[in-house]
Amino acid sequence: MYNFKEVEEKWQEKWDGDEHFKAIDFHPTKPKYYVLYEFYNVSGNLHMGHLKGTVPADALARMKRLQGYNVLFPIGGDAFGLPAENAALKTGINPKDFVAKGMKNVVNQSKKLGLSFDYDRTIATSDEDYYKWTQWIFLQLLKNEKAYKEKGIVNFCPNCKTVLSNEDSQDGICDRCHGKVVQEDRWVWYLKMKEYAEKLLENVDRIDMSENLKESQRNWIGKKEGYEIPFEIVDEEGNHLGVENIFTQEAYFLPGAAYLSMAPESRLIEKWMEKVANSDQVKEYKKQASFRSAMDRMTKTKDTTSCLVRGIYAINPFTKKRIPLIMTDSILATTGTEMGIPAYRQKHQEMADQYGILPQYITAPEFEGDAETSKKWQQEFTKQLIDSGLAKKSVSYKMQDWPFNRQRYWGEPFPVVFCPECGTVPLKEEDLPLTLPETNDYKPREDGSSPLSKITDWVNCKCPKCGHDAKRETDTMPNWAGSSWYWLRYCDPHNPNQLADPEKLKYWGSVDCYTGGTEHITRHVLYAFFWQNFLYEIGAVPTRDPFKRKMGSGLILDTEGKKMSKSSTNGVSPMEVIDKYGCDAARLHIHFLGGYEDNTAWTYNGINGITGFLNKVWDLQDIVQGEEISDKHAQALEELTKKVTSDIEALKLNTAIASCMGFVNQMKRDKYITKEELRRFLILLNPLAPHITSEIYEKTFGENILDAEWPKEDQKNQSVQMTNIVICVNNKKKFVVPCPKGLSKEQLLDYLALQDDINAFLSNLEAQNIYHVPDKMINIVTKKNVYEKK
RNA sequence: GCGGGUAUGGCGGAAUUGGCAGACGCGCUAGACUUAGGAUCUAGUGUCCCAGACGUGCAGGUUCAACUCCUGUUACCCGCACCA
Repeated sequence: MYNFKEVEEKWQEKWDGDEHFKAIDFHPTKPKYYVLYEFYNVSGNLHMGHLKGTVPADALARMKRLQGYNVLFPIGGDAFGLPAENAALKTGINPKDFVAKGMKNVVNQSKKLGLSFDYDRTIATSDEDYYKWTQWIFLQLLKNEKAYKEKGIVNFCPNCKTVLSNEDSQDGICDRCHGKVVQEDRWVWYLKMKEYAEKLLENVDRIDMSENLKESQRNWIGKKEGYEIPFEIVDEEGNHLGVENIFTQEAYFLPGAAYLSMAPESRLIEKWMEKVANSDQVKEYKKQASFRSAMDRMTKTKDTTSCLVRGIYAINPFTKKRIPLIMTDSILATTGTEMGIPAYRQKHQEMADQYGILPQYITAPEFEGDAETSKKWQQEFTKQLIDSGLAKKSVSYKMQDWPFNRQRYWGEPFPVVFCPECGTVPLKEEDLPLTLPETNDYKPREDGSSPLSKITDWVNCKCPKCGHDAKRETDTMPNWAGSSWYWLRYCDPHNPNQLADPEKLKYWGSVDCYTGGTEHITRHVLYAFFWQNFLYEIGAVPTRDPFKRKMGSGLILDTEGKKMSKSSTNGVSPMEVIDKYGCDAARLHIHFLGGYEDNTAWTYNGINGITGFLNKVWDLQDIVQGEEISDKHAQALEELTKKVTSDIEALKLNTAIASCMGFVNQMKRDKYITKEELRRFLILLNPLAPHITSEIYEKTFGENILDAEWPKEDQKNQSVQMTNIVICVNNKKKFVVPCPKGLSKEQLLDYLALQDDINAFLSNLEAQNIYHVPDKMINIVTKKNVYEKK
């Protein structure tokens, strides 16, 4: 009987610090392979999702090593940011200590999952010698004008001391504490991500990833092709105030534009507020609208509100008529200004009626014509508008620039000071890292400013440019910052002089397979594309693509079909499963439940099938007979090799496990397995169930399985290969006959003619047509006109 | 609303990409060994009017051949609706 506790402990101890798992920079002979699993969140224990997400990556890394690759398979922790800080606040432990402890914990748990990471390269985003380079990247962004600071209005809850989204502050009430929300002016650091929209779309096209994930990313970027039309803005007296560009996909409606509608957040109105006749009303409207969630504004269109802005107007560039401006919460801040065409849009008409705005009709007979004529006119008229300079082709993106600061303690400090003489001044690169000062008072402040602003020793500094008294930026970077480049650092994790040695970056190249959850597919992965593009353009990294392939791990659901997480009460811990059934069993069971990208409901049901299988594998030792591969098993072994190799490559562990089960069943039926058969089988199963296979291998062959070589398909070994040919008549199966492989249609028919019973059957048929699929089937069509159509 | 994905036995899920539908496992049924069985072994297990026919959400189509391709349709899941 297999004692998993003893065996697994033995091997995990052996693997701790094992050289086999270490990636070697510039290996002289082996080709490289880079498998990446996403950062651990360092705020708790590993959960079932990690068991599902990491094991296939581990299996891939283990197989690649056996195949003779120099594998880089690292792990690290996303240690900065809210999750760690909140957990620290809750437990009262300093975030730094909390993170140090947390990292140790998740690393230990990883080892209990049998994960073969190169632990020497483990990094955490809150390590000083790591975030030094996060800060360095920010300096490059600033230097290359990809970072800027701008004022914006946010919802702020004085009680919770946090900035709230509209979602969390419906009707001006904080979602968490039900206190009143206030509107605050804030400086926001933005990164010019929008500028990279096209490049990100190219990254999306190039990466090997499932279509629905690609669509998620494309939706997020939200590219729309249309036209931009500038409208002049004037005051009551007709003085020119500026120009408002509207975006539309139907430029030909321009003559019908009877008003412009804009989001309550409109910057235009904000800018010209002193010209607005009803500014009190407008300001109040803006405030009310800001408390409605975007979801609410989009879906509950019946509740749409609006406010006519008096005192400033737009000029329709085609009709030259003065038209009013309307704020409405049916338009979202990111949508931009739209033209209202009440003559042709029901919703617009309702809006116009409210304010007594007359519809403007388009006076072109073709426009009213049949669909084809109308469409032709639309195209021609749009062209005219472009030719006359009234409209121009334009592209709009939903994705906005990336707001890059948080009023929190636990994050990367910005390497920037504010000097009354020189303005915003970046620190010198040689002065990095700008370390996060230690404090016990890291709770968010009453007024929502960063806790760092209280540490006056740290805040007050000298301007690096002129030496004048200056102040540091007291906001910190978001937790997405550190995770936007970490795969690069793994290539050279301890380099004190560069974010990574360019030669090492070149050697390891793009990540061959990036695994992890799909919840980060829009944000994290797009940030990753953004930063790598930027770093590539400034020559800091040799490739534009961070990842060649991305596999999104499905979720583990609980019995009610909800996402299983550490917070859910019925969440089962992987450690609990390992304790009861063993690590190999836990690894196999969870992946036998479903494919890598599928959501799977956790259940213990069926785990006895897995432990039964492992016991059968163990018992193979009792039926070893003979040395070389036997003729009887040659083909099964050959097929298993092919199947397992391609399945692990594709991260389809469920079918790899199934075929291993099938193979073991056959060995049991035949009551023997030869030494060489067992050797190959153990190597094939090793990436999936590393402990038991290591033990049997050592016991039987006296060697470490990690030194073994992955079996290759070996045609020479087989004298004759047989295959089952299905014989159909009119597409109905009649016989299944074992035949040699590789026969042509004629050879096959000759071969069948040698078999009396089949020959007797076939010779009675009047074949009209014979279809042959090599090595698979033959279909004899006898009847005429069976499928004849009328 | 827009876009993407999925739909196969009692259950989880296979199907080499157009070629034996239901691999593998659970569960279930019967039997063996047992004081016992939540252990092990053996056999069976898509449905039905069972020498046959029908079966991959539903309705059509293409093909010698369709889970697979095309058209339409329904249900569910995911993304977008500034938590960036």
